[in-house]
Amino acid sequence: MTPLKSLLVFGKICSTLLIDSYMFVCHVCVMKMSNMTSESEERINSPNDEASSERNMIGNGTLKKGPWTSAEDAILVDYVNKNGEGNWNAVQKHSGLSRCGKSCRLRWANHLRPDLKKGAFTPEEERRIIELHAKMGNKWARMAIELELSSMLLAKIGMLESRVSKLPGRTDNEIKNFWNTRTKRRQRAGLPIYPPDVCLQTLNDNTQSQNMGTFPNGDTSSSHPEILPNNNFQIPAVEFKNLGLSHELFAPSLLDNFLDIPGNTLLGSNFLFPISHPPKRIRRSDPSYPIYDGGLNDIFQYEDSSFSGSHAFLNGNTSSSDPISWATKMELPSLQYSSTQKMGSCGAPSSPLPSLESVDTLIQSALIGHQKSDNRNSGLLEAVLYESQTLKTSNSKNSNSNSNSNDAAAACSSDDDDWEAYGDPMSPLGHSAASVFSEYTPHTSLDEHHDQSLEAISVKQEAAAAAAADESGGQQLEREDNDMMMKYCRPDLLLDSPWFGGGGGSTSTSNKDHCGLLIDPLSALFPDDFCNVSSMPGPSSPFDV
DNA sequence: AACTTCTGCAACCGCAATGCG
DNA sequence: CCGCATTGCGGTTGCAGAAGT
Repeated sequence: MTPLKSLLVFGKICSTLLIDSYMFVCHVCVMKMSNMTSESEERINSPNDEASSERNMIGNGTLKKGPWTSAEDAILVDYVNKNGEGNWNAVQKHSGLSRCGKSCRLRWANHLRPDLKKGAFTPEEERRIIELHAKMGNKWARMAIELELSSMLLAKIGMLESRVSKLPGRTDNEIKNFWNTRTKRRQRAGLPIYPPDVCLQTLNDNTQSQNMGTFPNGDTSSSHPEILPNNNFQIPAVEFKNLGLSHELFAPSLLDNFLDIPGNTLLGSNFLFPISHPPKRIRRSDPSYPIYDGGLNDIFQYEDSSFSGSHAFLNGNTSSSDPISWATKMELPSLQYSSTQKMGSCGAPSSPLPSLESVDTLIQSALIGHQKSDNRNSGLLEAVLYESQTLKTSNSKNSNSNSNSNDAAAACSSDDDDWEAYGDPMSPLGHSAASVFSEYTPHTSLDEHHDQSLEAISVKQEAAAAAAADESGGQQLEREDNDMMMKYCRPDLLLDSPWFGGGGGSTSTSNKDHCGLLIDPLSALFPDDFCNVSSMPGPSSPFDV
């Protein structure tokens, strides 16, 4: 062992001992404090906390409110390490902590959990949050879960080694605070809450959904109004008239409040037409929504659970991700978009979201286009699932369809070369994505309005970018990275990447190994689909290159 | 330096869903 | 089925520090 290694090991041992000692001392201090026998030690740690602790005592004086002290934290951490999470009301009984169970749970979840990421949000995280909020509204807990799940999936399939960074451990409270702060800030600056590109994504998605007679979430049960962004990102009253709606549909005050918000640029279709009232919460016990507790494999252990052939944990089809639920509560509107990258490749301001969510949403549109109106959002898994199903029918499709699709995609793309390069007709996903374009790209009067909106929004975007210095960094970054991230936003490119056995059509065995990264858990989840896919002969199989 | 205002964050509260006897 | 306990979510509030005057 080299001296350097020895030093490192020694340092690690010392730090461990120090932490343990500190924990023990803190524990002792708080035990004393809780018995009201001595307060001196606690004052050393946090004099201000102790000064306010008495006035924060509630009830019979055994429960404390207000900021947590480091000693209390230590007790709680110690307790959870020994007993695990849950049964929070027992914490007070067994640890001597003068906090109610609710407070303990909150403190643990928001501050003491070891897998938390603290610090300022990165631009990428901000993008993800904006996108998620546009998608699902004020569903902070679900947003936090989606952030974490997507990062885990990326890790699993190896994309972490690419440009996509991990987004671990943000709490719902953190996301909520971030969003509220950001909203206030943008309101003050007179900026739209949602970036124009997100609006455009929603517009495009809704347009496509209309053409398909479906909502972005796949609902086909009711008609819905045209959702078009306004140039100045305000909701004009005329929209309500055009929609055949009256203000009486809404409580006037609520509507006024809603319209007062500068960033309320769009009315998601579901916002106006609530369809269902899904369960509000996701429980740990819900088999369709597993909670990650440390290992990625935990995601995939639900193969035996009740979400047959689905991956509800990713898309949250259980419920509240369905934007309708929040819409009925008149929360800030999400934009209900789902197909992000199509817009980006159609020359409109492209999506700034080089994330799994982007993959997600693009595939989702494909799913919709293929009558996958099962009210699910999409995820990477669904992307592959969808592709597998596409493959099953690929033989029945004529080659003309392929060429047309690719032509349409190429004509639509703002990056023709890239599209041509990745739109390999032999690439099933290239075919699929292109098919989506050709089959479902709207050719209605909406196009005209769409183009006008794009132009107007483009101007607005520039003005907003100039005015919003605080946002400019992120948006600029988004534009700069867009090309580079394109391949990670498009499933065809993604699946064509080495991680999915593509790599420009090379036929190395390592590609198969990479494929295994994804196929293994997926085949465990959906044995039928993946047996079929993997057993398909010839180059039409996405993983048999 | 003192005071006021602003901002962001941590924590609380109310409510609803779920678990369980 | 009912009622109680527990858990979790989303909205709101209060406080501490930063920024401005």
